[in-house]
Amino acid sequence: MQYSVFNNLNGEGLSGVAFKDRNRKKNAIAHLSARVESTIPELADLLNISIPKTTELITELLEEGLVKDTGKKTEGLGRKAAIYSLNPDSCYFLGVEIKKYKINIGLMSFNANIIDSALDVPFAFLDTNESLDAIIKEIHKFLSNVSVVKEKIIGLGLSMAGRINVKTSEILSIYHFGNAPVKEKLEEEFNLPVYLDNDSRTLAYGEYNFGQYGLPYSEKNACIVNLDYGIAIGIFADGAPVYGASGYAGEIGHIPMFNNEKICFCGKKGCLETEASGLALIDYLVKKMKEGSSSRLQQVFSKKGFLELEDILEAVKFGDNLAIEGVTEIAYNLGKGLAVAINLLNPELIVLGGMLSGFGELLLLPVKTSIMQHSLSLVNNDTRIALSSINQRAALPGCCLLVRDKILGLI
Amino acid sequence: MQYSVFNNLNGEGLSGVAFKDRNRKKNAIAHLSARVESTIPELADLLNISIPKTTELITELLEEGLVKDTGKKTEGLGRKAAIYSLNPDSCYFLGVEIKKYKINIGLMSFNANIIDSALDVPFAFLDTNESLDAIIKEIHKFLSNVSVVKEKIIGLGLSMAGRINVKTSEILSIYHFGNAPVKEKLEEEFNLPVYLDNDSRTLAYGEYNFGQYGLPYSEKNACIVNLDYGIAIGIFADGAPVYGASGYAGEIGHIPMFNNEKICFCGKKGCLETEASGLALIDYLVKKMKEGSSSRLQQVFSKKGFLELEDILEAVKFGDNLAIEGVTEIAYNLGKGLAVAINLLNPELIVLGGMLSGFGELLLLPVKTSIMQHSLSLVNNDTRIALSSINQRAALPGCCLLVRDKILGLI
DNA sequence: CTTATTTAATAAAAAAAATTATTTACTATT
DNA sequence: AATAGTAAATAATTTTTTTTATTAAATAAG
Repeated sequence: MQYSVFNNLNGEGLSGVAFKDRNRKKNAIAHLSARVESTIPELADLLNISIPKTTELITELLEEGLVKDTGKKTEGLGRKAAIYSLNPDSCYFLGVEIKKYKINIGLMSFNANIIDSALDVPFAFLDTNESLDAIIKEIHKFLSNVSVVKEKIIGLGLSMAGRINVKTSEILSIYHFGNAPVKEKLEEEFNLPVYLDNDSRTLAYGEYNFGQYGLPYSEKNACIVNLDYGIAIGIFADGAPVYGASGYAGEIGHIPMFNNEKICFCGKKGCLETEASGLALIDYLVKKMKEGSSSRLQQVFSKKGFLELEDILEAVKFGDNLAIEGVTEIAYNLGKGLAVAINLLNPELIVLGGMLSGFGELLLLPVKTSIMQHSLSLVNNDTRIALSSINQRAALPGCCLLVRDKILGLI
Repeated sequence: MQYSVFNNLNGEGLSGVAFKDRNRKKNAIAHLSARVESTIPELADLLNISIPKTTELITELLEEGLVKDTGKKTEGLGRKAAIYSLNPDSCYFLGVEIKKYKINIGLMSFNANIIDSALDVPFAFLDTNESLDAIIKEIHKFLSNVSVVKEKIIGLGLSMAGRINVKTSEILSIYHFGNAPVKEKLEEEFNLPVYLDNDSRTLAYGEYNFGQYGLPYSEKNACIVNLDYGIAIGIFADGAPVYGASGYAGEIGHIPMFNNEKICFCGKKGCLETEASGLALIDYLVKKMKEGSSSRLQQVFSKKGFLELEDILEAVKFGDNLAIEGVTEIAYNLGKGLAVAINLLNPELIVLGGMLSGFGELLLLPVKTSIMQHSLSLVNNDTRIALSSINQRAALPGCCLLVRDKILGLI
């Protein structure tokens, strides 16, 4: 890292004024990243320092190249203030989203724009060292095609399914690389600080920060649902992501909710995931078809021998009755699960994200109904239930932004 | 309020240096209240200001009377630093805990000690204005017996069961005073800022801050269970209490968990509370006795016509088999509910508090077993499950401390 | 029992930051 | 077009704060 603000993140050795200046610069950057752009009088106000001092700090950030003069204010009386923004080209953050059969790689500029990406790169996520090497190879390939100066990339984020201990950076789920210390290996390979996080949290962070036409939601207490083959949520309390002791918070998929005999992937039975997830939806449809229900999915199923969520999304588009019935069923159960989150967390906002949010209103309406049935109106009245419009595409920007915000010390 | 730090809590009108000084004093007090006592070099370090400036601030706080010189450091080489603490006698916080048949009133000193209290004052909590007047009368009575200068009392907290909107200070549960604006009435009556909060949160705040032999727990992510006739939890994320949108967070009692037909107080069925609470315990025992199970509780029941939790606590002390069976049953269900909290929040600590924690190990062990059965070992290994040693006695100090910390701006 | 060492507290000097005043830039009004 | 009014940026001044130096208070070691 070439920038003074990012050097020496905890300020070791710096004393007194130098330490304070570094912090004030970090705060200025934090404000700029949250409000996109700002003037010196505004920043002076926000940082509680005088205008000459703010001018000095901004001038230094300008000289370092982290901040950019982007014009003048237009409204209001009097002399127009100069507007400063983060310089998009000053540094970049790399994010890698690892999925079962593909990886997505993205590069985010300092002002939180994805400027380059490689999506749906075919890849086999296996528990082998070769699999990790394949990821490394793909990242190198991506980097060789990237136009920005490599030294400006100052962090790497990895998003993957399963439980990831954010304290120790251990990957503990069924997906891990034969106990290889992934973080260390990648840090050595790319000479960058590496941050691991859970796929649902990266999705949630992306949705929370870019879900409103690219802008953040204003609600400070929110749950973002990642509805995919499994189900998990990302929790925000007072605007900050909730990690819990080790980063396992949000595993709503494995709360004991149903009195069924279905054994979940986690080994327990009765998990929410067994009745309210993509897998549950597939199980439901297959069972119904075997019982004789007719559906356009029968063709697909007999051809492939299995169903994928994409098939069901497609079937619903064509108005397939059984598929619609299945989604309604799953949605109802999901609502029951979300009622739990509402009772426990009293959120202002729940966003339905992940692949299954592609079902749109078909998913949303029974979820809302079910929530009303399963939680107090007094409490659920507080909660706005919304559909994600960026679905699973939130994860990659979320992953990159998490890296940026961890480096900036915002979270 | 006579102290400059508390005057003008948001610093309106204060500009520049005065505003900063006020904030730095508040921070110094926050540090002192968290660490109990500190030296000037320590404070300078914590506040990131120079020693002469720290000396200046402390001198002013000393002159104002908020801080006290309490001796010298003993260990270490060199000249011994003077130790400063909050001056217990500088200001006080009044807390009132309203229960069904009694109220508890307490007065807390600046350094978080209850210095005076009136416990178990008989009182009928009805939905009438007379009921509110009775509370006011009792507070006046308490105050007239209190030895401290009345002007030094700078805040009043009210703790009561049910849902309390902390944003609007509305009391929305079945217990409210005929829509009387309780907060405004009390503020006028006592000329003090009044803070309302839910009984489970005050209990949790007390337990969290005084539960370890009077000291705070070190775990930053915790759930404190209030196990009484109903059940709720207080959630701490990153050391701070979680309120949610309106302060309704923690209502674990009403999560839909069971497939039973028991109608809960809230109107829904299948709530955790119908199978894991004091009421559920009583229902269970009464049902069993009606079915013919023998128990020493039969006497009490036929005499009074109903059971109270105190009776069951007593019966368990005498080794009553049915009571023990009932507690085990309830504990098992509670564990299932807590598994939900563990999955969602990944806490480092769960404390079983409230009246039923008086069952001790009899409660704790089946709860632990049940948690193991209903959550992933990977996640529940993170979680220490402990019994409260102060039970429901945590609520009054918690209520007072909440007032103090809200006034100090710590939460 | 000195003396060296360590740390705290205070004093003096230097630097940093906030105020205040001035200049610049722009708008609205006459 | 000139002028009054508003707000930003800069310059000058003053105040605040830090830094450095000095003194004070304590312990450990010779």
